[in-house]
This record gives sequence, structure tokens and C-alpha cells, in this order.
Amino acid sequence: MLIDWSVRDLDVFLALADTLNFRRAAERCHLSQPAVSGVVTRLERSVGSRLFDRSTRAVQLTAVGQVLLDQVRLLRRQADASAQAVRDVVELRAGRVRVAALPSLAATVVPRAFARFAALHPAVRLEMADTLSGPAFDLVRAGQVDLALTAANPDYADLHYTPLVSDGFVLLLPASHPLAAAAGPLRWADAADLDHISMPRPTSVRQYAEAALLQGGRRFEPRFEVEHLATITAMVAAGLGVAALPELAALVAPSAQVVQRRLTAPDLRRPIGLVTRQGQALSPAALAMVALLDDEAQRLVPPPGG
Amino acid sequence: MLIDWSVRDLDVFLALADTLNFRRAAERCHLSQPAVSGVVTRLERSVGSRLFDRSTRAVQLTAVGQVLLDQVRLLRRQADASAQAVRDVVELRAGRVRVAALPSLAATVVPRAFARFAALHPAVRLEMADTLSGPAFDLVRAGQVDLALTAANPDYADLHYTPLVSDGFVLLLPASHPLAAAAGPLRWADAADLDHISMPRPTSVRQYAEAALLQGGRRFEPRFEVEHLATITAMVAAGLGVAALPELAALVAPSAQVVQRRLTAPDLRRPIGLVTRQGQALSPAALAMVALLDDEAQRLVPPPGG
DNA sequence: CACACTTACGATATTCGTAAGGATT
DNA sequence: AATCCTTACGAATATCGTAAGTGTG
Repeated sequence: MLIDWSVRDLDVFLALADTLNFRRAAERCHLSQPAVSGVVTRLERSVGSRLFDRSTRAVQLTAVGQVLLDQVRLLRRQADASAQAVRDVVELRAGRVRVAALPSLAATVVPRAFARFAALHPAVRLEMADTLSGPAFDLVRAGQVDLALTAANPDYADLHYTPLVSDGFVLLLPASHPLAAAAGPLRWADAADLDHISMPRPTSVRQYAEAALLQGGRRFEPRFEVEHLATITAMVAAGLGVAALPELAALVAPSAQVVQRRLTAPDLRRPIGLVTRQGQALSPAALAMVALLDDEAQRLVPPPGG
Repeated sequence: MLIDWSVRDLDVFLALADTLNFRRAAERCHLSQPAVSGVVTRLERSVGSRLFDRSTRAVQLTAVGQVLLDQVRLLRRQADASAQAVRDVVELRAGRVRVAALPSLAATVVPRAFARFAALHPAVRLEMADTLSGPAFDLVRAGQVDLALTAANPDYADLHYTPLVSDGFVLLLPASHPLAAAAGPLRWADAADLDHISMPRPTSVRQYAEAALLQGGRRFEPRFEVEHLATITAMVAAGLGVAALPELAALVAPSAQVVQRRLTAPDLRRPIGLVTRQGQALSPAALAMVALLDDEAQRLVPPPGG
């Protein structure tokens, strides 16, 4: 006895067990009455036992049919639950999105996108890992996050990178600093000899600052090296120095005592993008998240042309 | 999204989710590799979402596929359990047989058949209702028992009757009674004037005794009327009278102080048979029980020719 | 170029509806 | 006569395997 029933078969069986009438069961299943007869005959052959005692005048379940009825009810319920579970994921009523992001993005773009996403899809769980760029790639590669929002990095060619925005650099100055009042953008060369506060070498903030000054033939040797963006802002506000930061990083901890001035020459931009696993499609929820992340990134960092 | 998967579809999905390789999944399902490809494509169309991310070099579950996998595992387990439940009933590893029987059969044929049945099929539950003939038919009609073992009764033409055996009548005498020592069978006329102990009018025992004497033009007026066969035997043993009983009824409570003599002229026989519902097949277990009941009945009441 | 999945296509099997048949009330 | 289930049969559909196609390492 090999059972290879389809869900439709289950429904026909249930309809007949319920109505005990082939014609009404056929109506309920949108089939002709002989079709129901055929299905039942086929099911009985597959089970190896009669399921219904039937004369032209009465239809009733056999003992085997009774036992099967309970089982089929369970199966049908389970099939419905399965379909619902899949629908929930496809239609964003369930699921999970895990995002890794650089600190400057984890405190700006991501929270805004998460807030909108949570309002739209409250049942989808959201997780964020705020990490440096390297670990962000590693998390994607290991499948521990669905996507990472970070600066481009050619070292991770096995992962898929989609550019989103690029943010320019600004110099944070104490409001009392002479350069704070100057009109127009500053040049990197103007900032080279000031006391700088920056972050450790592995961070993109530090990497880009070093690269910018290197183009002018200068080495970048910050006076202070701290871990957190909020610390930098506070130290600048206290007059301990200046800090060259990407725009988004500068947004993290705004301060009334700190002035931002755009840095040019070179007009270096930090490319920010989405990192995902090669050849692995994003879940429906992750796709929706990408749209919101993109939108929020565009709002926070208007393209240089605009 | 309409899900109409067959069990085979589940197996193909599980095989691919397990192997992550179309060729090996095809082997496991005894299909060609393109057939697996087609099944998966069809499933994905029915779900409305990709289930596997696949390039020519790697196959892996999507987020939707992951969710579905858990569901399908449950479904497949449930389908197996259902098939097992049906097999159990068909192969007598589960189920129930409910029998109604006259007191004389409930204490003779049925216990022997039950004992053999229980030894062969220990997991099948057995139930017996020892009732008079009328209630036995009623229990069958109401579906509260699978079958009844009782004397034929033309009043219940809507039920199906299968003759099994017929038992002749014997006269129970105190061992000290003059007729106890006589050679050869007794005639009903010989017993007519003795003090009789019998059962109430609705019983087959009483009905047949009255009918037998009526053929000789005599009325049957028992001196004592009691409810239970064991009481009859005890009263006969005490010398209070004689009792005309069907063979099987006489077997119920044997006593050393009681002698049985066959009654003839007329050679009345009580037809015993199986009563079942019209147009309702017996369960596999009930069918097996019928065979044993038949066998035990033949053993206890050898046909008159033998 | 070897391996893996997809597409194309013809053969086979299954499923379904219409029509006719048989049984029961 | 009306109702109900089964059988017969032709048509539409689905499924499968072989063979060819496409992409990747």
C-alpha cells in the first residue's frame, strides 16, 4: 500500500466523508460527480481497503475510513498551516532580517530604516550588528546576517556589493576655531597641520583620512585616537582638536559647540553599499529592508550633484 | 498561491533540500534529473516564490525554502503516521471489535473465540455485550456493536443474518431422577408433565420450549421461572425440577449432580447466526473475529450429521 | 572541458467531463 | 419516475525521459 495523495485528494475525501453524498461532495470540490467517484476508487485502491460503504441509497465510512478520516483531518490542517507559514514569510507577516552596519551607518541610516520597516511589518524580527567593515563582511559570508551596509572593500570579491551612496568628508571644528567662520569649503591641506582626533586604523574613517592626506604628500598622525564617534565630537567640542569625518559619521553625535566644514581637494568620497552573499537571493523581508535602507541613505546623503 | 502537493512532491523537495544536488535527489526519488528540475519549478510556481537558490555550481535553500522545509518535514511525518495508522487497522494491529451475544453464547462460544483472537491480535480491543436476542439486534442496528451472535429472528429483516450453527435441545435432570439412567434420547412428550425450570418469555430458551411442546398439543407452564442459566442448573441439581435447554445453554454451568439427555420428537434445533448491518462491510478485525466465532461454534456444536 | 542545472519535445499516463448503465426507493 | 453511484470513453492535461542547451569553475 503506497500513499501518494495530493491535497486535492484529501479535500475530496473530506468532502465525501462530510456530506456522505457524491453529488454534493462533487459540488463542494468543483468536480463532476463521476470524477469524485473515480478519485475515491483510486484512493481506495492506493489504501488497499474500502473507505466508504456505499449502495445507491446510502454512503457511510468503513472502519478503515473512520481511522483515515481522523488522520486526513490532521494532515489537512497541517497543510493549511504550512501554506500559511509560507504566505506569512512571503507577505512579510513573519521572518527576520539581520543587518550588519558600520557604526556611522548603524546610528544614522539603519535606525531610520528599521523604524519605518517595523511600522510597516511589525511581525518581522529585526536584528542589527554594529561592527567595523571587516567583521561586517565576515558576518555576511558566514550567513549570520542577511546583508551588510558598509564601505566598499575589494578584498571581499566573493561577496556581492551594490553601491548605495557615497558620503563626502567634513571637518569638525570647535565653534570658536578661526576656520569655523570661513566661507566656502576647506581643503584637506588647510587641515593637515591641526591637532586631529581620529579612530583606530582598521576603521574606514581613519583609512580615508590617511588616503586623503597622502594625496597631498602628507602623513596623517592624529593627536588623539579614540574608539567612538560620540567621543570625537565631545573632544572637538572641548577644543582638544579637529576631526575629519565622513558626512554620515559626523551626523552621529551632533553638538552645538561643533561646526562642520566640507573638505575638498581632493573631494574624496566614501562609497557605501550593500553587501550580500553571492548567488543567494534575499528574503522578501530583506528586499523590503533594502528599499528602505536605500531610501534613507539617499535622504541623509543627497547625491553630490543635487 | 494554491498548494496542491502530493506526497511524492514532498519527497522530491525533501530529497533536494537534503542533498542540495539535483542529480543525487533524482537518484533518491528514482527520477531523471530533469524531472526533479521540473518538479521543483512547478512547486516554486505553486508557492509563488523561489525555494532554492541555484547556479550551475551550488544549490541552497532560500529563506522561504527554509521555512517550508520545517513544514514539509512535519507534513511528511504526519503522512507516514497516517499510512501506519491505516496499515495497523488493516493488519489487525489496532482497532476494536464489539460483539453482542445471547447469554448461552456469551458464556461459551464467544469467550473461546475472544481468547484465540486476543492471542493472535493483542492490540485489537474487544468488547462484548451479553444481552437477550432483541437488544442484540437493536445494538447492531444502532451501530453500537459490529456484530451480534444470536438466534435468527425474522422481525429484524433490515439486518443481515448469516447462519452459523444450530443447537439441539437437551433435558437437564437431577442425577437421581428415574429418566436420568434411561438409554437413548428422550422425547419432548416424556418431559411434558415434569416440573420445569425455565427462563422468562422473551428468551429464546423459553420460546423454543413452548414451541416444541405446542407441536405435541401441550402448553408449557414452567414451575419456576429464573433469570440466569447458572440458577437453573443449581435448581435442577437440588432436585427442584428439570430444564429443557439448547445444547449451548446447557454447557454454561455444568454440574456433577445434573445429567443431560438429548430431546427429540420433534428434533427441534435453535438456529444461531451472525447479525450485521445491511450494506455495511465488517472491519478487518471483525472479519477475523467472525472466522474464529464460526470455528468455535462448529467445535462446540458439531453438526447433527456428524 | 567536465560538471550541473535548464529547456525542448515527444511519448505515456492520468484526470476530467459527458453520456450511458444499473440499482433502489 | 426520480435519485444516486458506477462504468465507458474521448479529450485535455500533466508527467517523465531523452537529448540538446547554457553557464560555471
